[in-house]
Amino acid sequence: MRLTDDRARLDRGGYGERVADVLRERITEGVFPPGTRLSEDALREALGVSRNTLREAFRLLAHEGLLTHEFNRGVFVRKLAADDVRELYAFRRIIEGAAVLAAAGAPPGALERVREAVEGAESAAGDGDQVRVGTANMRFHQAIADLAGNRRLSETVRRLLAELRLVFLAIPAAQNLHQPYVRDNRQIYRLLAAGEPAEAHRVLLAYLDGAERRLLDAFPPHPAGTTPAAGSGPPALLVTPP
Amino acid sequence: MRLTDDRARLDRGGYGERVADVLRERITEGVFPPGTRLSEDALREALGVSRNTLREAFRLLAHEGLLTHEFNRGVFVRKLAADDVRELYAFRRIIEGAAVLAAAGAPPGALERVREAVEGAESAAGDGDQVRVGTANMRFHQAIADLAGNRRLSETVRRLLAELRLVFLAIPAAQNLHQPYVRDNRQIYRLLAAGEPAEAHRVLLAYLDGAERRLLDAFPPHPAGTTPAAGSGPPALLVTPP
DNA sequence: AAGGTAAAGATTGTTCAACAATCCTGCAAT
DNA sequence: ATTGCAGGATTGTTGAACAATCTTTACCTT
Repeated sequence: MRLTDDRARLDRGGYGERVADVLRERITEGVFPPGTRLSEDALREALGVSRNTLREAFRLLAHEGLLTHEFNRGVFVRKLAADDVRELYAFRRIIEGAAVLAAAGAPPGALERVREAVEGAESAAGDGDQVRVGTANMRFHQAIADLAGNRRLSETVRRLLAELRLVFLAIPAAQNLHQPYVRDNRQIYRLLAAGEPAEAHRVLLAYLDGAERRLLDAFPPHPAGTTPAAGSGPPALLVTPP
Repeated sequence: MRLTDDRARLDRGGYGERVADVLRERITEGVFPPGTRLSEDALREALGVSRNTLREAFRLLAHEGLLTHEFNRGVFVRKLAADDVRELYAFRRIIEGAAVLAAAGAPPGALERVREAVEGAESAAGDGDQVRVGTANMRFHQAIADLAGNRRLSETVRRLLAELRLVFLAIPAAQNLHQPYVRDNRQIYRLLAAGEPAEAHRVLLAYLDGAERRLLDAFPPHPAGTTPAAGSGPPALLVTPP
């Protein structure tokens, strides 16, 4: 077995990261919707950890892009704008596309994990479980990225997908968005297994284009009164239209 | 003026990140060679900050990949292996290559920053200042990445280049490695300015291939037993005699 | 003398408490 | 309606304390 993986999982030190894991899960579950402020005191008591440990977890998640840290104001669940969606998909096209083209030299077992993700999505779709379809879809794309056999590339995609979950959370009824793509996933896998990475690349890019477009169409309208994320959008400081 | 940028600069919070900035600079300067253990107590006294704040900085740098955190043992300046070099360059080929191909839609001023980096490298080479050549070369590649107009892509490259500095630190007389590439930089810029991104892409990939090969050739042999660079540098800087 | 073992010391992991700095809220005054 | 100003609430940072773990030293056994 690959002991290095297990060791990496064990090594990663104590409470701080574990607290970050819990918070990450809760955020991607939608318990803390984008824009929510995460109170130190409330979370400290709820999780039963010290303030220092909690702040360590905050820093980690802020560095991952799931939280924004505003000085003397606290941390907030990040709120992404339409522009972020475009950026995320542009980056995904580059990275996932390259990973697919490099599938010929993929590490052993990597392609099987793609297949497993496809089958998981199909099974979930058969059960009508949209949430599971979504997570399986995420796993599919992570597996696609892993085909490159490049840890840094995989880690980057992991972060991009985590951010993308924030987008889904901001869109009501975003679960249905994953459903139509199960067939695309299957086709991409089939082409990869058949040794036709160029074709798989074409289908993947078409998939990403379509997914981005639908996501942008379903994007919530302008958040007039609220703060549109720190530093991303135009300031729109104090102007509150009646 | 673009107030959002200034605000982002002001926002970035207090001591923790500033301490991380200082440490990052010292590490990339070579004050702390790869493999060095960074003692909490010594650094706390040297920097005049609290242990908690220092640990926050450690976490940030560990997340950036400059430090490795071993539980109950402390943090160490990361030591990269030949495999990391291959991975870094494979990733750079993907990302920087895509950025060059997307140069047609680059944000205003981005191409000029490429030119500035080229001129900076040429000027430094004329003065025979190898260190400045190295930093200008880094700035060149960051500017290349910025052509894509994608903040996440730029941030990823920033991290890759920071890791790459660790490699240079581990190689004695690595400064000379940058020198031959000043001409390549100029040529890439010229092709970009002439509106021939495909040609620029070709030259960039050839550059990355050559740089990787030379770096691997100059790579130190197997670190068989212990850390060989532990006693070479001056790690005793922390002990401030009264 | 070689090797293992246990106590001692040093370093990190985590928590707690305190105070300073800053932000938010409500109310009074213009 | 806007400004100014207390008051309270929250975050920023520090310092100390104790537990957990690693490292070293000294000792004992063979």
